[in-house]
Amino acid sequence: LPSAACRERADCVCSVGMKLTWDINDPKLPQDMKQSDPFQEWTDGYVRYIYSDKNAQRHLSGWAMRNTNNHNCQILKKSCLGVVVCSRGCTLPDGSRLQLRPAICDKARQKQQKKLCPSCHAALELLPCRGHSGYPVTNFWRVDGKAIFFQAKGVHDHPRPESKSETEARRSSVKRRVSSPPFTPKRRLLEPQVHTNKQQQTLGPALLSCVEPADRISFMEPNFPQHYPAFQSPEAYYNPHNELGEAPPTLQKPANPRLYMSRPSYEFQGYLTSPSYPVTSDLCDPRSASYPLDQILEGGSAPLSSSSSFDPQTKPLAGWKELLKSSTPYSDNHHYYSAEYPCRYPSNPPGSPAALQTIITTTTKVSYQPCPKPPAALPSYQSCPKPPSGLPSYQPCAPPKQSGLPGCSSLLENASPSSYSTEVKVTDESGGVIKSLSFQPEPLQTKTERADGYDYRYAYPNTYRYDDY
DNA sequence: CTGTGCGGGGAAG
DNA sequence: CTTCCCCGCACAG
Repeated sequence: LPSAACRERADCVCSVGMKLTWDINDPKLPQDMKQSDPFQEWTDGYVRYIYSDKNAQRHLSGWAMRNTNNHNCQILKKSCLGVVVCSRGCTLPDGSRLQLRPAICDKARQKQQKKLCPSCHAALELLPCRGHSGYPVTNFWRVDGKAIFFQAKGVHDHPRPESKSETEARRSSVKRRVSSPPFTPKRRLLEPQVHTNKQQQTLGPALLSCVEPADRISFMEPNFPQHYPAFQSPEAYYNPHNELGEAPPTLQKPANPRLYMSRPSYEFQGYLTSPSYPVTSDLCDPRSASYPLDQILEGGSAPLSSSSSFDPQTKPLAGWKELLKSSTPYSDNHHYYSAEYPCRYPSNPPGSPAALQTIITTTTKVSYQPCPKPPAALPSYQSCPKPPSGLPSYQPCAPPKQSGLPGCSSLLENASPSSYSTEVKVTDESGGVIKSLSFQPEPLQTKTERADGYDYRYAYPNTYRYDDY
């Protein structure tokens, strides 16, 4: 079974998924999950979860993730599209910034990019994600039994786009308003796009990357944004588990300048588009401007109140707003591409230990069994073709697995329990975790590598503090 | 129309 | 060989 690599991952302490040592590519994944992680809409960093949630079945994510063919029918791979922003980085009327969700469909995205900023009419710009060694952050989904294994690789180096639910909400609310167009519909949005040069990437000294899984802190925020509607329970967004298991790395291959630049004065406010975030560490967390867009985009001008799909709590805090305004986030163009964007997520909360963590993570190496097209040397039940049924299932493909694990209630044992570190006390949903999050038990840990040569050492300086504001 | 997933296939290492 | 990406397809909402 999973061996060396597995053991090396044993020290993960956090989510249910993390406490078990597995990699999405393992021939056999932990079975008989007694518990699963609450669904994470905004995963970030090198994390793993085991879900049993509906949202997970749909492979949802707050980030705009598109399907990527990895020629592996067992593992669904998705890569991040980044975020669409105003090329001028203008400020919306409410002080937030435009952070649109890139359309997943290629065609739709192209269309989308031809539109202009609803606020300043500048061109829109797609900020690609390069959080994983210069490539987009990737998410992997694999269904095994009842459990849905999720693994993410890379740290988003861009602000969050609108969540899917926000986007949908906006769309529908726009539709509802079509009949009564308040004022100047911006049909000019359809004018040809002026291309901006997105290539300017400032290179600089490769420094630490204070990349931090956003979720790690996001669960602390009192007023989580208005993503709920589409989902069942808000709690699901409060990640009780530590995602540090596989820490966001300082990549060795400086493929992504944005990630490596040091930036003393990170103006996180620039990304904090939703003024509704009180003073929590989440300030560091780029957010999407939801209701503002609702009003601005698509020619809408409905009063905030009409925006039924949004959470009332989202009203801006006056003072906070001012703060944001006063901070001239992007002075110019393309800030996203410059050195200012390295440490998007400010880091560990004060007191955070993880001063320096060297952790190994696997890359997107999905050298799992490619789906044998023809019924290769596999038993009959191993046909790759997915079941006609709705939800995706990567089941029976490569490794002959116990095909009839009905309730997935039997196998942790089969899977050589010894190889899994079970020691982690899984902090419970709400409270306890916070602590385990902010204070990673292992201040300095060094994992050793995987034999595959894909190990990356990641420095984890907790240099960044955001108490300056 | 858009999101989603599949799978072919090319480019690059 | 692997991993990345693009593309078109089919299907669903």
